[in-house]
Amino acid sequence: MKIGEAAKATNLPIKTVRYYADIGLVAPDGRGANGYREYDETAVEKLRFVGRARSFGFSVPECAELLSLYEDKTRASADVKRIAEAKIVALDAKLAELHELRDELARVATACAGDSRAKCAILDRFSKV
Amino acid sequence: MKIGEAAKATNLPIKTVRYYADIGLVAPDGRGANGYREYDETAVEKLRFVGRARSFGFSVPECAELLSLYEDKTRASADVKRIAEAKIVALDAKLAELHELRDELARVATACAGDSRAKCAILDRFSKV
DNA sequence: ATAAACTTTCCAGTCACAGGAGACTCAAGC
DNA sequence: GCTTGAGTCTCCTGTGACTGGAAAGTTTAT
Repeated sequence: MKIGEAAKATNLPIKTVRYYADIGLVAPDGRGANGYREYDETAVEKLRFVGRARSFGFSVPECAELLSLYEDKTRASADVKRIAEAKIVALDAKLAELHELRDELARVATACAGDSRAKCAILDRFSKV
Repeated sequence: MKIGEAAKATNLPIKTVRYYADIGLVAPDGRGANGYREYDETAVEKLRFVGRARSFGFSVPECAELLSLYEDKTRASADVKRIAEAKIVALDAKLAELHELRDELARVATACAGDSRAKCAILDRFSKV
C-alpha cells in the first residue's frame, strides 16, 4: 500500500511516516516504479508498534531499541522489562509532582472570592508590587 | 541572588532560567551594576512553579497564563478563578492520562516474564493495537 | 482531457531549550 | 598586585521530533 493508506491504517500523519522512513526508524517495504514508498503489512505493523510506543513516552531512539528487540524474538525479555520499569519510575515522579501542582492551583482558585474584586489572598503572597 | 544560585534553588538549568528571562516568562528582579541578573524570592517562586508546570507538558504560553494568576492584580478575581479552574480541569485530565499510562505500563511490565524467554507481554501489547 | 488528489524531494520553521565561543567580572590565594 | 578559577554576559548554532509549504511528477475520477 502507498504512504497515505499506511498513514491511515496506523493513525499517524503522513509527514511522520515519511520522517520515520527518512531517519531509518521504519523503512517502507520498498519503492514502486514511480518512486512511491510501498508499505506492506510488516512495515505497517512496525509503524503501529512505534506509534504506540511513542504514545507511551518512549523517545525515538528508545523506540528503535524496542523495535530491535521486537524484531529479534530470541532476545531476552529482561531487556524490555528493564526499559519499561525505568519508565514507570519516571512516570511516578511526574505524577507526584503533577498532584502537587494541581493542589497548589486549587488553593489559588479557592482563595479567589470569585467576584469582581481584584483581591486574592494567595496572589498577594506571590505578588511583589 | 545571582542566576546560578537561583538555578540551583529551582533545580532548573541556568540556560533555562536565562531563556525564561529572554522570552519574558520569568523576569529577574533586576540587574546588578555589573549587568548580572538578580533573582529575589518571588522570582524563584515563579521559576519553581513554571518548572513544575513545564514538566507536565504545559507549553510556555500556558505557563505564562498560569503565572498571570500570580502576577496580574488588576484582573477581576472572577477571571482569575475562571482561568484557574479551566487549568485545573486540564491538569486533572493530564493526571488521568498519566495514571492510565502508568498503570498500563506497570501491568504489562509485571506480565513480562523478565527472563530469557523470547515471549514478552510488553512487546505483544505494543503490536496488538 | 482535464481536474483533483496523491506522492515526491527539499528547504524552512517550530518549540523549548542545550552547547559553545569570546569577553567581562568577581573572590581567593600567593 | 597578579594570577587563577569560577561565574556571568551576549551571540550564534544545533537538537529532537516533527510540521508546513513549494515545486514537480503521478494517479484517479469524471
